Amino acid sequence: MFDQIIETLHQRGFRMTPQRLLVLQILKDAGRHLAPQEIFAQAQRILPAMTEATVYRTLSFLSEQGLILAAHIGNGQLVYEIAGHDHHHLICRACGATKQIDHQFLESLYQQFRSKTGYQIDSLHVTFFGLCPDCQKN
Amino acid sequence: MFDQIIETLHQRGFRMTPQRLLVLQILKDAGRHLAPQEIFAQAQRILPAMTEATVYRTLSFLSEQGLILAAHIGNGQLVYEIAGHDHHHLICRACGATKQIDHQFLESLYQQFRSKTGYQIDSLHVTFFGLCPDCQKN
DNA sequence: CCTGCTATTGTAAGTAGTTACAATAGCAAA
DNA sequence: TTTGCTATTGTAACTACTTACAATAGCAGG
Ligand SMILES: [Mn+2]
Ligand SMILES: [Mn+2]
Ligand SMILES: [Zn+2]
Ligand SMILES: [Zn+2]
Repeated sequence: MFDQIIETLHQRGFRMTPQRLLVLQILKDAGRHLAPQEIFAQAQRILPAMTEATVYRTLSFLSEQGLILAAHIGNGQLVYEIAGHDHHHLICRACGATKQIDHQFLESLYQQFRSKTGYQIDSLHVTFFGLCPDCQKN
Repeated sequence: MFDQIIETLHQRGFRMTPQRLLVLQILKDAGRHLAPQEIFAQAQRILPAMTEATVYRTLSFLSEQGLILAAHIGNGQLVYEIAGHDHHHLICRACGATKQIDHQFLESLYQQFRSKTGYQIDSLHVTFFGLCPDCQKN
């Protein structure tokens, strides 16, 4: 199932563990943004010995490795989801409604950054805030 | 000094307090991103009774009112700065070097969001991550 | 100036997230 | 299979941030 991911980790000098596999599985099954506490709750049912510290460390690690994506969605907490489908989010400050934006929309912007500053930007999960059409009326 | 800001708060039904004024003053004098703990340390020297809770609440409040800007700069914590000069940040994942980008660069993107989704985006302090020119070589 | 309403604060307890360290367990190589 | 190295985990203590509630203090109106 995650053979390719395991291979990648080994090449980079890291190890696959039941804890990491479980977090990946939970995020894959969920197919949506999950908060660390939700992930911890689900994980504990399957690996009762797994601790919160490990969940947080695992999420940071998988995120650094580009295997999962983190997002700040306004309430102050981070949420995570499995990587693979490159997109960004528009969130309404007033009602919280969210919209996905394909990464394609940002590519020419990133290219501008590149030619203007030399920076090669690779943020694949940016959150933008504003007002949705409904909330603009009120 | 902050007469215009006080006026704005009153119009919106809020009050100016010594604590809010002090946080604004600290951020204005600093002229750079400050973490809540740095602000708290400075504030306490001038208003010893002021607590951490008030610092956090004040930062959230001023940020909601658009008087200061918050930014996630990668270490996981938020930092704040006085509002006024609309910009975004490019940060190198490898060495932490940062570059400012004028908001102008994002305006046509926000206009695209508008016509594509109806969302009126107003994020004025977005952080993008990637590799700086030096780190791309290594 | 006073007065009264209520937004804001300090307090104190709670939740979320991080870290140092010693024990454990992947996995590469023999 | 066995072994040894060291990446990773659990533990427990710590730091960062949030919240409910009662006391305080801006400020609008008289
Ligand atoms: Mn997403
Ligand atoms: Mn900034
Ligand atoms: Zn809305
Ligand atoms: Zn760099």
